[in-house]
Order: sequence, then C-alpha cells, then structure tokens
Amino acid sequence: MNNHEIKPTAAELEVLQVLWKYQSATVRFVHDKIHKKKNVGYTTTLKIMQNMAAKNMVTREQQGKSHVYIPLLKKEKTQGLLLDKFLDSTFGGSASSLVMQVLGKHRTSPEELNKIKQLIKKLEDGKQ
Amino acid sequence: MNNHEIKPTAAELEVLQVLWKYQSATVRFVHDKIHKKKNVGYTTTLKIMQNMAAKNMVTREQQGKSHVYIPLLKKEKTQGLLLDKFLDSTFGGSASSLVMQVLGKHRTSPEELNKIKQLIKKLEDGKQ
DNA sequence: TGGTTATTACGATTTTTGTCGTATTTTTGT
DNA sequence: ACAAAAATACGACAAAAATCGTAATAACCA
Repeated sequence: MNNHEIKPTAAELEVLQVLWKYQSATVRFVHDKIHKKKNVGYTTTLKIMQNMAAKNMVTREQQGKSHVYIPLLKKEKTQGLLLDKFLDSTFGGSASSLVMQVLGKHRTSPEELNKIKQLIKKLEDGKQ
Repeated sequence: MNNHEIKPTAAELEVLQVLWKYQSATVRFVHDKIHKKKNVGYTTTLKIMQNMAAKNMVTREQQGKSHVYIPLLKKEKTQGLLLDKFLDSTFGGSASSLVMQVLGKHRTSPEELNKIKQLIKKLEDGKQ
C-alpha cells in the first residue's frame, strides 16, 4: 500500500534531498539548509513537510519539543521514477541522447568515467 | 533578450515535442497528436499554444484560415536547460549517478553504447 | 512563576497550470 | 450568397502548489 505513483514536487524534492543526505532532520534543520539557497519563510517549509507527512512521503517522531522527520520515499526508487518521466517528457524517451547531453555538458571526473565504462562493458557482455 | 529562465511546463513540453519533430504545425495537428495519448479538449491545446506564443516560446504565421506554429525554443538548448534543473533538483547535481541509473535501467542498443564510449574516450583524451 | 522563545497547527491567499464553454471570425461548398 | 464547418479569441473556473500570517502549544530560564 505504498509508494504508488508518488511524484514529489520541486519544493518537496528540496526537502527530500536534505532528508536523504542526513537520514533524518527537524523542520528547523531542513529549513536552514533550504533557506541558504532560497528566501522562504519557516512556516512554508513546515507546511510542506507536514503535507509530505500527510502523503506518507515522510514520517515523523516526536523528539523533545520538536518533530524529527524521516524520509519514507527511497532515494534511488524516487530518482528512478522521476527519471522515467523526465526522459519521456523532455527527451522523448531517448536515453542515449540524454546521456550524451549530460556527459558532453558536465564535468565528469576520470573516476566517474571509469565507473561508467565498466557499466557499459557489463552491459555489452550481458547482451551477447 | 531571449530565452532567459524559460521553463516549459509539462503540457508545453508535449506541444514542443510535436513542433520539434515536425518543424511546424497547426493547432489542429498538434492537438490530434496529443489527443491520441491524452483525452483533452481542442481549446485546451489551443490555449496552451496561445500562451506559449505570448511567452515567446513559439511564433506563428497565418496560413489560410489557420495559424502555423513554429518553435522558438531550440530543442537541444531547452533540453539542456531542463536537464540542468533536473540534475540539480533530483540527483543533487551528480551527473554520473544520473548516467549510471539511466544506463542501468533502460535498454540501450549496441550502437548507442558505442557512441557513448566514443564520447567518453574523447573526454578522457581531452583531459590529459 | 511568568515571560520570552521555539515549535507546531491551521487557515487563507496567491500563483501557476490546466481545462473548457461560448462567442466571434473565417472559410468553403453548393 | 449563405449556411455549415472550422478556426481563433477570450474569459472563467478548477486544481495544484507554494507561501505566509496568526494562533495555539510547549519549553526553558531568569
């Protein structure tokens, strides 16, 4: 009864990024992180996180006076879901053209390139 | 004075996909394409395309009784812009982790894999 | 204990996007 | 020429998302 077709909005994703990074966090903590990049009120962040709890994207536990929020959406799964949608809507489903654009455009370290090469090798071997 | 911070919405992207594919098209043509996948009224598509014209995402020319719409947003540039945002918001900016997920998840033909390998080789050579 | 501070709860508003109904204009066939 | 058909213009409404103000609650400390 979980995770069906959940699509976090942009604001919700900002929250999730923090929660994924720190495992769990209070509203205050999340807000401070977001507020560094974006001028938004505390109650806005609060409300978004409360909404996320109502949608079962996160859960929360009382800890002292405040709530500690814990992500229920798993990082890889959520990223994969959003990736599918993005790939379809923006690149018409062409995975390779997306990959070409990403690699061509963004600095990628030699180590990362190696990891990608290994994955490609694995894919090629699997095919034969 | 153009193209700054333009972010097509999902519905606008559907229109753009058609325009990019066919260079230019009437509302009727675009609507028929979209309507195949999604049940939506003609005037909805019309309105979206009119809004896009107002935002200078497309331009239009009279042709007989109807308007022919022409995309002003270039495909690669727009994809690149959206890709940047998506990469940042969903993958926290990690291009390689996005690439790994795409390749691991979606079938990629041997030809496409080759193209990607060549690009990687070029990137590696460029680095040294 | 009482006041300041921090937190949550909740409602209201604003903005953006999507949707469509209806009126108007234009075209075309007979 | 004129009725039917097709297209556009425009306003209105609905839904979703984001934002914040204010009130209520709880905690801390001087």
